[in-house]
Amino acid sequence: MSKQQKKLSVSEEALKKAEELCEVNGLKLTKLRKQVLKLIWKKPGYVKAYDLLDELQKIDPSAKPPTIYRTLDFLMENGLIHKLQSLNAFIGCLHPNEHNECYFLICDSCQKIEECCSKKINNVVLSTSKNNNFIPNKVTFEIAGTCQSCLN
Amino acid sequence: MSKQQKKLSVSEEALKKAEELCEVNGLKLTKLRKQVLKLIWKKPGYVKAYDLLDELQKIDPSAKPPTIYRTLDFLMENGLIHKLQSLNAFIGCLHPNEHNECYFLICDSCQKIEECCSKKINNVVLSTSKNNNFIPNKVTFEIAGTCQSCLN
DNA sequence: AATATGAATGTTATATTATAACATATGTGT
DNA sequence: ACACATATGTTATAATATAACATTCATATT
Repeated sequence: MSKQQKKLSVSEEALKKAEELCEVNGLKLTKLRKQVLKLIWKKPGYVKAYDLLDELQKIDPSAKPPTIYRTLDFLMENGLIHKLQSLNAFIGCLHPNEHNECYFLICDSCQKIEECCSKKINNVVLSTSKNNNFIPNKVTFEIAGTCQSCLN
Repeated sequence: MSKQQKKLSVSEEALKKAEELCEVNGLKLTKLRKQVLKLIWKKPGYVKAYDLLDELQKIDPSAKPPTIYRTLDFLMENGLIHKLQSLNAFIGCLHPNEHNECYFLICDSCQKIEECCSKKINNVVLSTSKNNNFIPNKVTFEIAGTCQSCLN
């Protein structure tokens, strides 16, 4: 790595991955979709759909709820973001493509989100499903509580 | 058990347990709360807040959204029902008091819900939390997919 | 019985989250 | 240029949930 090459921020990294992934999979990461994805990464932690809409309207005053929700649908379908079901909120995915499901730790106190995906959790999902003769499709696993830094 | 003694249905069983639990814990299972709990158990599977409101209004025409939501809050706080976060829906708890959290299998095809609480899942919640220096408070674990009978 | 108290419920209004339905534009291949 | 599919624009409304304040009700005490 040359001295000139800047280290990319997490958000820049994520956007780059998103572009690559769409390129490879023939998905259209249009201007709108890229803008929304940028806005999602701009906020630390999670973001609510209508807050996102407010932000988007600063760039594109014609944006309306379906603008946002359709874009969020696209981003979710392609694993670039996730919905936090217990918060009705959205968050960028750190590693799109690596696995289908992501699991989250949600701090009630500082609102920070930690991904906690693990083989162990996957295995429990699979074994639980198997024990119940159930074919899993979509998993919601969110632990709300208090994070380390908020304990003090 | 005498020959006279009828076997209670799942729903009757649940209501009885709820009454006992409230009795023991000094909670007021008022007429309204009991009515709503009955309505929740009346429907197979899960129920949506506004459907519940429609039903309640047949009994009590003055019922309004806060009537339902406050009652749902009471029932949730005391573990008599659970909210399915991925569906914005509610379901009676089969075993109030036995443990705090319940985990669910949700069939996308027939809308039936199966509780899938297990020690194994509890352990994963605990170990995941521990690994992340996180104090868990409330767990949402819902697997959507296809149940056995819908596979055919 | 009168009174005080807190909890529960009633009531009005509105906030928040999300989608249906149809119109228009845009990109791509023929 | 044309057809087609996909994406976006637009209007309206559905679905979910809560804030804020008024009233009622149970019960505990005087």
